[in-house]
Amino acid sequence: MSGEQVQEKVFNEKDQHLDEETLFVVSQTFKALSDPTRIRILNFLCTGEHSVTDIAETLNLSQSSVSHQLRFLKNLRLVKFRREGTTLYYSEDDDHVMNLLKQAIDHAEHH
Amino acid sequence: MSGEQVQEKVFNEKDQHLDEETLFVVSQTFKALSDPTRIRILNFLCTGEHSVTDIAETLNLSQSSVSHQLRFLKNLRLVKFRREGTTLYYSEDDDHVMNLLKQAIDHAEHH
DNA sequence: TCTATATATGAGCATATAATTATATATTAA
DNA sequence: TTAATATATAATTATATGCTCATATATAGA
Repeated sequence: MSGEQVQEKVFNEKDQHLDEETLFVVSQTFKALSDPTRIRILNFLCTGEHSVTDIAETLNLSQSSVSHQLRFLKNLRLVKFRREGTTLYYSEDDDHVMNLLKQAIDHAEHH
Repeated sequence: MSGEQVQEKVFNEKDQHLDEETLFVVSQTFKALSDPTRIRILNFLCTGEHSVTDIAETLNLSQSSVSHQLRFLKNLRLVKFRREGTTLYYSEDDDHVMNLLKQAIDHAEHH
């Protein structure tokens, strides 16, 4: 009986059970999008690549705070950067996640 | 000069600037989806309505923990419930957010 | 009314998170 | 090599978060 239930769950796995890795990836992804500062940074990067200083000044944030959040986003491969001299230009690096963000913003703005 | 910049931002608002309320709503929405327990609960509710006890047993969580998280989700109107005797049956109440969750799960599962 | 069952809630605790401050690193130019 | 600029990082602090334990509330039945 209990054996059957377990078996049944295995068969239903596709559309119901979440394995640990999926759970981790999904929660991390949404965690990245759950902080107002990171949302503002990602939303700003929608307009193209920007340096750390540019991001900090435009969004009225400290350089350190922006750098910390960019590291967070870079670890999740949501942003990437290229160097030009001492300046690092950051830009989006995950279309899927940016799409989720845009959907949520759109939905929030149109109630 | 500084006046022009401000003005320019007002005109670009549609596709770039996020007002505080939008920022708050978006971050709250993603915060709801950023916790593994809440993800599991919402994902389970994809299969239909379930009582608190059912959710707790199926997902191997304490009754209290489930109840707390359901209150969180109910405050954001992501779930609703109906009563039948002493039993409360919870179910999804926000198609848009459930859709965001499904997209993220789908994407994570298919790498 | 008393009891049992189902759920909600409050308090406390441990951990996570985000900002700040100070400092370190890296690149370029003089 | 020194100075200037841009960025990264470490340590600290304050707050947020999620769980557990204990208890409260609500409904139904005896």
